[in-house]
Amino acid sequence: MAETEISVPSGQFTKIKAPELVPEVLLEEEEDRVCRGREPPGPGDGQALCPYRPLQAKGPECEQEPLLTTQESEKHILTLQTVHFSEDVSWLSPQPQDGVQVTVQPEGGGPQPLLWLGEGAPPCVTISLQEEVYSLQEMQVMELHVLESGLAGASEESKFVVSLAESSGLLKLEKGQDEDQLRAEGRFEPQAGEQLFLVEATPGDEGGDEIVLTISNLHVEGQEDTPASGQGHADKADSPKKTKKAKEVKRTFRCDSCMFTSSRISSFNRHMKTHSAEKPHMCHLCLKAFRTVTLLRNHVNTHTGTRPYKCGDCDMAFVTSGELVRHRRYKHTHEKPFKCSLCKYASVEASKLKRHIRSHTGERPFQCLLCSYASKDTYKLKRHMRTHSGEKPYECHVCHARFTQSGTLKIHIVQKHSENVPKYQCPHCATVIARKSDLRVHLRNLHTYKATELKCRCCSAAFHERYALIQHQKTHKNEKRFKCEHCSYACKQERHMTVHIRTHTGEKPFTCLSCSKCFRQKQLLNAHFKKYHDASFIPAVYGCPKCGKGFSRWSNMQRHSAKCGAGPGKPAASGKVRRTKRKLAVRKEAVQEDEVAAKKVSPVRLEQCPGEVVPVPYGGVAPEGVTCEEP
DNA sequence: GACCAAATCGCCCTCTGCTGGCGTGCC
DNA sequence: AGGCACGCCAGCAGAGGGCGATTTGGTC
Repeated sequence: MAETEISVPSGQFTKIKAPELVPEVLLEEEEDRVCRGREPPGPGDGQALCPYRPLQAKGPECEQEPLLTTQESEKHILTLQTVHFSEDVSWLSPQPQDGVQVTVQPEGGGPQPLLWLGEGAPPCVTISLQEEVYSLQEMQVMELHVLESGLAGASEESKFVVSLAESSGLLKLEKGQDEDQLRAEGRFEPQAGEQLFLVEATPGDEGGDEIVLTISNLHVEGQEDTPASGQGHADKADSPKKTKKAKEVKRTFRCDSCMFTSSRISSFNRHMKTHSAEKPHMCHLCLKAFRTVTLLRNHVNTHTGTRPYKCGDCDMAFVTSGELVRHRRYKHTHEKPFKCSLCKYASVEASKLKRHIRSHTGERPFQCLLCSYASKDTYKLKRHMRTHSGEKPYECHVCHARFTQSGTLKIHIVQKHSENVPKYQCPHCATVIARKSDLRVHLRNLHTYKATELKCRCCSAAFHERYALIQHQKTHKNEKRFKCEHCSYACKQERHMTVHIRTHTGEKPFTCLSCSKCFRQKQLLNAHFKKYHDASFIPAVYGCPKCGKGFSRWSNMQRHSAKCGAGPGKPAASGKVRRTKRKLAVRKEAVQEDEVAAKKVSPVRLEQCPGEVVPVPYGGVAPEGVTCEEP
C-alpha cells in the first residue's frame, strides 16, 4: 500500500505534550476505571490534529531513555498530545486512496510517523484529545474528538483497528475492519512489538463535523471490560478473544454522563450521585451546600479557622491532610514525584509539571481578548490585562508611586528608600551597578568577546572587547602624540601642530588689513588689531599689590610681585573683574609699555620656543602677546 | 455514608531577565 | 551644540513556589 508522506516541520506544532512521570501507585489505582476523562477538550483543541503516539523526545537525553520504560519508583506516562496545524490543512487530506501518513520532522532526526490513516479512513483534520495522562501499555479506552473535513463518515458508526508499533510509534487506522474481521482475516494477532487497539467512530455530542474516536486497548492483560454504551449496564465482551477468557470477564458499569466505568455497583452508584444536583448539607455560616458531611465539615473549618492537621516540623496547620502532605513536600521533605522527561524539572504537584511542560511545548491556552498575547497560565493573563486597563495596584508607602507589579514596587523601595542598597560589582572592571540586570547589560556591551576586532582610532591597536578598547583609548587622552619633525615640540591636537610648523616655514597667512602686518595665527592678528587699530579696546591690567605697578599679564605681575615682596597675590575672579581693578589708574602706564614693546621686539624673537616669555626689554615690563604659545 | 488520600482548580506570590525611555557625562 | 554611550529606572513577561479550597474515588 503506497503512502503519501507529509513532512510536518516541528515548528508548526504548538502543542506537543511531553511524557510525564507519576508514581506507580497512581497507575495501580487505575485498574477498574478505564480512564479519567473529566476534562473536556481544552480551548483551541477543536482546531487540532492530534496524532496519538508515544512521544519521541527531541533531546539526546530522551533518546537515551526510552519513554516506555518502567522504573522502580516511577513510571513514564504517555500523555496524549494535541497538535495544532495551521488553518489550511488541505494538504492533510489528499484523497486517501492509499492512506496518508502524517509525519513530523523532529530536530536533528528523520521523519517520525505520527498517525497513519489507512485506506477509507476519514481524513482526520483535527483531533482533540482530552488532556489526561495515560500509560499506553495500560490504557484500556480513550476518546479522540475528531473534526472531520468534508466527509460524511462521521454520521455513521464505523470501526477501525489501530496498531501501534512501539518501535515506530505508528498508529494505523483502517476503516471497516473491526476486531472480528481482522481475526477472521488472520490479522488480529499483533506482531511482535505491536499493540492493537479497537477504534470506534461515533458522532460527537456537538454534532456537525465532530466525531468521537473511542480507542480500546485490545492487548491489555486481564482487561476484559471494554466499555460499551448503556447506563448502568454490565456488558460482556463477545469477541473471540474475550470469549476465550470468558471466565475472567467482569461486569462493567458505565456512566452515560461521563466516561466513568466501574466493576463495582457501589462505586458506580456513588459516582452517579456526583451527577446529581442534590446537596443536602448546608453551611450555616454561608449557606453553601455540599454533598457530604465531610465536605461540609472541611468547609466550616475554613470559617472557624480549625486546622486539625498540624505540621510537625513547623507551625503551619491545615484543614485537610492533603494540604499537610503537600506542605511537607514543599517545605520539608522536598519530595518531587512529578518529573519532566525533557529536563531536570521536578515538582510537588502534577499541575505544576503540566504548567512546566508548556514551557517546552510553547502551548499558550489563555488568549488575551484585546491583543495577540496569549499566556501559559491564568495568572499571567490576568497580570497582562493590567497593561490594557492601566491598573497599578501596588503603591509605594513612602513616595506613593504606583506600579503594575509587586516585584517592581519592591525593587523601587529597595533602590529608592532603603539604606545599604545592594550593588553589583562588575567582575571585569571597577564599575558598580545598582541592578543585576543592568550589570548583565554592562557585561554584554563592554565585556563580551567580539569576533571582529575593534580598532583604536588613535593607533593601530585592536581589541576584541569594547572595555579594553575604551581603556586603551584613554591612554591617548593626555598624550602629545603630534611631534614636530624639526624640533622637540609635541602637542595633543593636529591643529596645534599645523600652527607650530609655520614657525619653521615662516608662513604667515593672516594679514592685518590696516597695516599689512602678517601673523601666523588668526588670534594674534585679532590681538594686534584690537591694540593698535581699535580705539574702543581696553586692555586688561594686573596691578602689583605692593607697589601698584600695572602689568598686562597676570604671570608677569606675579613674577614682579615675588621680587617686590608682595607675595603671589590672588588672581581676579574673572576677566571682567580683572579689568575693573585699578584699570583707570594704570591704563595709561600699561598702554605706554605696550607701545614701546611693540616697537622694540623684533619678529625674530617672536619665533622663540613655545611658551617662552620674551625677555623684558625695558624696566622689567614685558610686552603683551609676544609668546609662541597659543592662548 | 463517613473517612481519607489523591487529584484538581485557582489564586497569589516571588524571583528573574529583558526592554526601552530617560538623564547625564563625555567627546 | 549635537551625537553617543551608559547607568538608572519602570514596565512587562517567563517561570516556578506555595497554599486555599474543592472534587473525586477507594476503603471501611
